[in-house]
Amino acid sequence: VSEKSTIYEVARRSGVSTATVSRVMRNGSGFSEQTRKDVLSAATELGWVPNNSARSLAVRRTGIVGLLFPDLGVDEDTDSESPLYVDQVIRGAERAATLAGDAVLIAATHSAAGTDLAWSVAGKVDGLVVLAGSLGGKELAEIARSVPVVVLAAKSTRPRLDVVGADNRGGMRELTRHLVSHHAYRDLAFVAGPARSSDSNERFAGYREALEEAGLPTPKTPDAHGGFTEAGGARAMQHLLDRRSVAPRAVVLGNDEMAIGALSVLRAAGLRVPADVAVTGFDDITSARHVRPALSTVRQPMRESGETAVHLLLDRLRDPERPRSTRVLPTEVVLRTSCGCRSSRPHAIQTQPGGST
Amino acid sequence: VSEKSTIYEVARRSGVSTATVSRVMRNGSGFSEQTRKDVLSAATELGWVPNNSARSLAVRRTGIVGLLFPDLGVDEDTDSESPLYVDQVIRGAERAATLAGDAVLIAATHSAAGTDLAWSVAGKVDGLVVLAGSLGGKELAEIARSVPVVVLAAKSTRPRLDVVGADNRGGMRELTRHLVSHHAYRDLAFVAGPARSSDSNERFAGYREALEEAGLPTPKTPDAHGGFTEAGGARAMQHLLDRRSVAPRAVVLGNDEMAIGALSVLRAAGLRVPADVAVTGFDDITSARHVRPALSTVRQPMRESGETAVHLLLDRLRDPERPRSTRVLPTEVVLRTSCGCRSSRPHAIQTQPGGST
DNA sequence: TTGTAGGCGTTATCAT
DNA sequence: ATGATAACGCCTACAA
Repeated sequence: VSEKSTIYEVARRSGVSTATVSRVMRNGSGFSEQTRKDVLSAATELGWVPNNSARSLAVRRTGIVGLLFPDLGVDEDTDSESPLYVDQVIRGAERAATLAGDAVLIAATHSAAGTDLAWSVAGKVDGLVVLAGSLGGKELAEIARSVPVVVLAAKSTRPRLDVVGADNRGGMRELTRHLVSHHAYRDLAFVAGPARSSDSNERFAGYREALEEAGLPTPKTPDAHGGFTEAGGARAMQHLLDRRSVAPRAVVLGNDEMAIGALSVLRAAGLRVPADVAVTGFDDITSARHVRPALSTVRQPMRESGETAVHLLLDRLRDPERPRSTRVLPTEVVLRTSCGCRSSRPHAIQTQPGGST
Repeated sequence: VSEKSTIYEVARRSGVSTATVSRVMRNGSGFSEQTRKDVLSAATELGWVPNNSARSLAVRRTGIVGLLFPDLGVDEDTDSESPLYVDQVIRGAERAATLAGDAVLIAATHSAAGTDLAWSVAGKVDGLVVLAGSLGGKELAEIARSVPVVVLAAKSTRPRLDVVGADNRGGMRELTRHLVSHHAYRDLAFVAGPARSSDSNERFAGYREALEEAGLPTPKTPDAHGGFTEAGGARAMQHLLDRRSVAPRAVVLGNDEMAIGALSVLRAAGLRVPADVAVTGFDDITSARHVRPALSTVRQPMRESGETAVHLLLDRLRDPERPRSTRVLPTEVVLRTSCGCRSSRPHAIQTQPGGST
């Protein structure tokens, strides 16, 4: 564990100036092939790693983008992990950043201390991708004042920010349409996620649109809330069952994890899916294919969301004057068996996002 | 989008020196309450975020730990995501780092350009957690020369490094023991992951130990390889079926994802699980509970692995002279129905890791 | 092609 | 309790 070496040592060792070393390292031009070799070998001999802090300070750019996401925490009931959704977004972000030569810094805003964390991270990066739910509205606005921010999966936020989201409303509308027109279900129920989640609200809106279209009564509020977790979905389903003498013909859950929770409650209650009650989810997480019956759901381009967010951020970094943009990614209905369809061969309906820019 | 402000502006605005501003920001002492308020308000008014690059340069420490993991890439066949294993490790690392006031930088070594990436990341962080498989042996050694590294999930690497792993061998030994002694299966087959994966090799070793113990013939090599992916598992299973006139009574897969792939091949082949052939996995990913029949497997503390790795790294950073340590986390057999057990109530056998330090 | 030297924003030492 | 002022390691005009 020798002392960390610096550009000075490398310069001395290779018999050139630090300027030349720097040039060589940055793949620039303006040096002979011989010099290049000398520098490189001196560098490896010393095990020299350019100090990014110093470099960042000089070029005013860290080469790091931050990703802030909410930590839904370990669900105590099932010790299940928090939504896989986030993991995919992370992977997408990582991919896009790495391809662009940047790195990504991740931080989960565990409930409380979110704000401090956010500021701390803000100082370490060139810009931030913030997942909906990781920060309150005002803190978001605050932080966006001092560092470029693109918001992910949050509808109608501060209009001054770049935002990317998926067509939650359209996807849920299509899915519900399928339920009411293809299967002719008339007695449906909707289980929402967190009350303040814009994703959840958008999905509910799409659900209502489809019902209205079909001339069915449109509820003002969701029939239950399940917080987007498996345990929460189970609770909500149980609640529905307890409250009504007869179970709804179809229950539309705000995401897959809740739907999976609902499935087990229904099984425990002796109800068959989809024969007695149809069930649907949203997201198309891995388990959606594995669970029985396989879940009909709406696929959301989680990975692409992460990628797109990072792209937007890098664009903004490149050109701060660029007009704010909003990107809505299409979603896709995936029909499996839990909705009542026979074929296990998934049938897909692409969603056409409304507006964008 | 005003110009980024610096500590100088804050100092001027609050009528103190930069030294005092710095003191206040670091929660140090040595300033009056009034000064403190002045500084803080000046800072918020300006929307000042301390520049971490400058700070890092001064204190010689970035407050960032890097996490390098292999990108198994999007599997073309199924477009399935790479092992969820990594995601959990990431979450664990994030958690531990954040709790310690650090942040974590992630980077996936997409096949080729792994080395460059590694060096680039090395310059941005105080230390590195490297998942097995993300770097070749020599590059690892190389990089460990210039920055503290703790290796995750790789057995018997350079003895000079801190390493954390799970008791793969013990877990698989227990599981196999259950198969041969409780269920009395005698005709087993083993499907390995990547040939050079030490995790995979350890698991195979545990499998062999149990067979030997039971006086059964012990194969020199795995019966098939499936690369740890669902599609690979399916291929391997198919291979097994094609090669033998009669299917093995039990097939032990190196991880859950391959086991899930095997399950569908068996179903397609008209074989019942576990009645005709028993199947087991390893890891206990989320889908293991959801798939039918529910998968008997070995739970690996993925999240804790990530946490432990970060702890080890931070310890090392704190005290570079500290002796190298190796931590082996216990694994746990989870019995569900795919092995032939009746109860869907999981029965657990804790593993007692061999040595540690 | 190569070298010189000032500057990037903070911290920390030493005075006061 | 507070203020000058050297580092910290690298980049980049500007010169040569």
